[in-house]
Amino acid sequence: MPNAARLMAYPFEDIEPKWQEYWEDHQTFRTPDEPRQLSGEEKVYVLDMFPYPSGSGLHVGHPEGYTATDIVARYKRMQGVNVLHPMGWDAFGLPAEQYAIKTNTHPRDTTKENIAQFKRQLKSLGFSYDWQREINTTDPDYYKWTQWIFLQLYKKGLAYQSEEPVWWCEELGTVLADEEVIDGKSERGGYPCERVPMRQWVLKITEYADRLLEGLDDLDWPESTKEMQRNWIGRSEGANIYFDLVGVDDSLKVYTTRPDTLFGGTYMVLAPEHDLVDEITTDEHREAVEEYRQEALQKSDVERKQEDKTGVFTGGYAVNPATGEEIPVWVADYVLASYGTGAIMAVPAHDERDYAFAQKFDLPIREVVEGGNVDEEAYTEDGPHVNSANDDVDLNGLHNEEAQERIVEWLEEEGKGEHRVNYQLRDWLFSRQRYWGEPFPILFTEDGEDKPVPEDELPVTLPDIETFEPSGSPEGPLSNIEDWVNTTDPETGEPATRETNTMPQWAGSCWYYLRFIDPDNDERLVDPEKEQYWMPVDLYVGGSEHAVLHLLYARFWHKVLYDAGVVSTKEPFQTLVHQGMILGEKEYTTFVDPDGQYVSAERVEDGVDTRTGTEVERKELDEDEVEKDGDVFVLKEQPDVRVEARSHKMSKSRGNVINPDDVVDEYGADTLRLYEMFMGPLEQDKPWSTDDVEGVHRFLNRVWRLLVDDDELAVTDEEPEREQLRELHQTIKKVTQDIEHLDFNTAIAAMMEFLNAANKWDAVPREIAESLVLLLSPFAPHISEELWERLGHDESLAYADWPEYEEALLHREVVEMAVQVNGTVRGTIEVEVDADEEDVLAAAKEDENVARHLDGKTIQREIYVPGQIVNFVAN
RNA sequence: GCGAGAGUGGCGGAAUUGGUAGACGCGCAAGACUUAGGAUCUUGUGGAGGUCCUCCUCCGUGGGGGUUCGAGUCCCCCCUCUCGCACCA
Repeated sequence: MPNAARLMAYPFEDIEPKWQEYWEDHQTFRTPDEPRQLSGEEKVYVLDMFPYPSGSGLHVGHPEGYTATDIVARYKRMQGVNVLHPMGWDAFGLPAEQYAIKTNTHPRDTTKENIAQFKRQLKSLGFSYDWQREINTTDPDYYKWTQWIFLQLYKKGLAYQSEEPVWWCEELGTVLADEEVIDGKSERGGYPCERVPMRQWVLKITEYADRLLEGLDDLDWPESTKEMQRNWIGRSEGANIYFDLVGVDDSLKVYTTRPDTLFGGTYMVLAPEHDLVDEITTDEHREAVEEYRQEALQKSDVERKQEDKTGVFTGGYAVNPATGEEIPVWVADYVLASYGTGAIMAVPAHDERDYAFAQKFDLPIREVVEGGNVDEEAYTEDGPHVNSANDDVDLNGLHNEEAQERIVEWLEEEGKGEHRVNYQLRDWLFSRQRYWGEPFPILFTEDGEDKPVPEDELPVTLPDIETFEPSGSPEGPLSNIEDWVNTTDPETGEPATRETNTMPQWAGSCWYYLRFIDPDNDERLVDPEKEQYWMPVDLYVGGSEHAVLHLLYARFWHKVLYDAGVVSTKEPFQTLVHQGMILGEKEYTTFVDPDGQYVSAERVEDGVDTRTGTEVERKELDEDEVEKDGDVFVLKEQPDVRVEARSHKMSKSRGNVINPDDVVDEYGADTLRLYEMFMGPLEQDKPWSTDDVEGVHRFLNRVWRLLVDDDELAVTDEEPEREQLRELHQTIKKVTQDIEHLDFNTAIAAMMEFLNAANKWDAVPREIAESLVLLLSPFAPHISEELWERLGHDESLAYADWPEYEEALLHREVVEMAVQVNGTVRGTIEVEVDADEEDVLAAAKEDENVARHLDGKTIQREIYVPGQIVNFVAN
């Protein structure tokens, strides 16, 4: 139903399609790509994280980042900079395949539909993408190069096969990567997963660990994201130490970051999965050890992480190389098989975990670093060493760092150990047992040897299939398609079979930013000249959920491509910004117990009244049913009942999802864009507010009415007044600086202030109207183009010159200054901008209220900050 | 527990090198125009107080101290929230 607001609104529903069509017809945002034509000219590459085109369409979170980059792209174009601003689709992925299984629809078809939907929605928002560069990771012309990159990794020995336990998820019919499994359940769907051994493709990202770590230093990225990557890589320095085993002809290798505490090592612990457990275990203990191992293997990670430590003695002993003592060897699941060597030397005096274990099993605790009280707790800080000497080496008195150096030196001399750098980063499990992914360009000959498909045979395309039933085994769906699996080796003509795993979804997004530079090149991944011109990406905007995986994998591939001479920069993304999450509207929630009584919010946890243990029901309240009492909200009617007041993540189940299409229908794309930028700082999470959307919409209406009266242009050709120019140039300065800093909310506020001032003028001079329209255009391009046209221009404003401010016009002749007495403002005075200090101070003293406060006091000090403040210190 | 970030009106949020806290918007209130108004326009709006109410006073940026002529901003201690990581030897 059209309400009154819509009837009064400017005709956005005509204007927006009109200009979207114009931009398309005129190819307004086509980026020239002849490098010779470009070289020497300034460029900027502004990139959004491309979306996965899901069936539910665009979410209001998408346009947030996309509008931010669009503003920058449009602003830079107007400054004469060459702008690359592309968009594409990360279209391989699990949802399309799950949907295929459910409905027997080919993922290609659903993907195509979803892309069409996303594209329509993005176009309706007026983003200035060069759609000629659109790419799609599922397009064989695209994944040909994904396969090509895999071959480079393969040829450099960075891709290998490994038989290792992986997460097999029965429900999804696939294995998952560690990072896709949370607490033994699939991240997507929450289905149970189990560890089974399987042949996998693995990428040696660990070989690049140090470079991935060092590369972070020079990037203009959020510190939190860099820190997360550093933690993920998890570099630590320490030593490998070898312990001889008693009665077994082998030695036990452990990794430790505290080799200096070696003299305090009073026992050893092996992970239950450790290879030497069988050998070390004595017959007497074998049964107990076996039992413990079985239990440990069946425990979930969560159970294994429980505080209470468990373990069992093997009966075996190892020799501490420093003390010569024989120390017992235990098996315990607090030692992880996947980190270090899967075995540790336990130093209970100086490690909290070992301390807890030693306490529980009554193992000796020997202090070797002074500073704490090891009768009470482990001491993990620095301190002088004690009890740490043998005939060859003496650490006593040394502090941690020196002691570490000394002992490692000694161990190396003795051949009992060596300095060692370790990482938490694991190699990247790169294969998936799915249909909807890039096939590997790998063949297996009849004797089982793997060999690459020759580059000129790429791409290896996905076969067409008719049913999407899971194969029911960890082998993927492709293994059932015999025509495809059975092929011939193009080099020898011998029979061969194809690799039936496919690549994970991360593959296509690891390098898409390069393909945008040269999307149609069928000779190479990217033309080197073009690559050199456009790279690196100058501004990359996307969600912080990709802080580690996508951004680390892409950096890894980029470095491999750098080594291969394909790219010219060491890092792909120079500046990175994460847009915040858009939350649902603020909700006021109260809780009601089964008797119908309100339960105050602080007493409720997980839907249960913590006092009585009974379940409570949620009840949504209207804003006017609550009021603020101190720091909290309470029921108006019953002020002792606290109310929960917060915004929640948008979700279907909560029913608080805002659909961008609805907002565009009701208020127009310019309003949606402007509102999302006005909500607050880009990086911050922000709650949606429909009232605020209307406020922004009103602003656009006021802009329209300022310049258009009854469908006629309403500007004057008279020269602007000095004060009008000052207002304008102040706004130009603020908007320009704010765009540079991505402070879009304050840029919009500045334009609103300007409008409030201009609304008081009798008429708006054309010159000023034009500048205002240009300033607004990156934010609200449709209304701006329309006004620009009505101002008499017959070309798009997309390449019009961005307004520049004149410093001289910014200054007022008279400024207002605050006058303080003892630090409290007591009056304001108007002074000439170039007035002398003496005159200002005199005027300040004359102010009636200031004089009153100075009366009877002696001025001790006069502080004068030109243009800002006067402060009299008096007593 | 560790790491990072953040606490400012009824709400979203502004505040250069420390220099008039609360820009801008929402909401709210009063008025104007109107058959009507949930449209539009104007004005007001942090709280408390004042016999000079187009004026003045006091209090106010999570809490407590400190530095300074002056602190939302700098320093120390504490509290709360959000997000990561979480037996990594």
